[in-house]
Amino acid sequence: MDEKQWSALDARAAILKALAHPARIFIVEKLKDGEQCVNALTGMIGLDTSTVSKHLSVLKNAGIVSDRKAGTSSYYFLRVPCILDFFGCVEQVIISRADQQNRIVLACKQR
Amino acid sequence: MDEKQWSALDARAAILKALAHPARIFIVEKLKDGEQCVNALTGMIGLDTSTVSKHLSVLKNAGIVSDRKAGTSSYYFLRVPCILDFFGCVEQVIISRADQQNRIVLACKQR
DNA sequence: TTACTATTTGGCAATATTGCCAAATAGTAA
DNA sequence: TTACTATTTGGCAATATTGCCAAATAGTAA
Repeated sequence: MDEKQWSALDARAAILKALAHPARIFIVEKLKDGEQCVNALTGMIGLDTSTVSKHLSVLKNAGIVSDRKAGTSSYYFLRVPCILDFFGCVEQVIISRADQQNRIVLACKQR
Repeated sequence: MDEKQWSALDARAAILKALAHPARIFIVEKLKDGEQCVNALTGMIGLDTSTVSKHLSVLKNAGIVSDRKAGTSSYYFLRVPCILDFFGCVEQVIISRADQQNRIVLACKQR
């Protein structure tokens, strides 16, 4: 695989990496219903404000969210809402894995 | 946020994390066209066989792929093909980010 | 058994991520 | 100016990820 192919894959991986954290998934799902400021998100998540701010900057650098300053607050909003479509498929993975587990358990019991 | 909500988010994050690596994205896209054995994938990717094997086990533990043994080979295949839908949206993020960059450059030039 | 191929696992060093505290920055209002 | 609120940034320790080499495992065939 050549350099060019790797950097295209790196660019995609960077975006998925930005999403691959529980707090950031929470934020993205919360922004589905509209913009939120850092303080409001911090209250919901229960991590330090600075930690939430850093998570938001990870999402921003990835291009998933943008922010709008108003007074002393920053309001973050989803830039590319199709990101929300991911979670349905993620649930499918979880369900399909649970099904497999159940089949294994059943096979054991039937012996 | 309570424990239960966190573990639901952790479960989702684990699946996105499994996808968030260039070599694993390559593998998932390659498996779109059908199962592949470790050796064939190693040849395409250019990493050590043991590294590719570990990447495959990450995808397998996440529930994204499964494997089928035949002789001394293991053939891996996609378990939940909706994962492939992610990449279209990931491209949208990349395009939307590029558009934003262009607008910034244009705004500078017009001064 | 031996020789061969394919894959997986153990271990480890290099690197990246996370979350906190403390401090810095910036806007508002008196 | 000072006091206040909201957010971001720097730094650091704890933890997780990655990729290699070497060794282990397992199937096939003589």
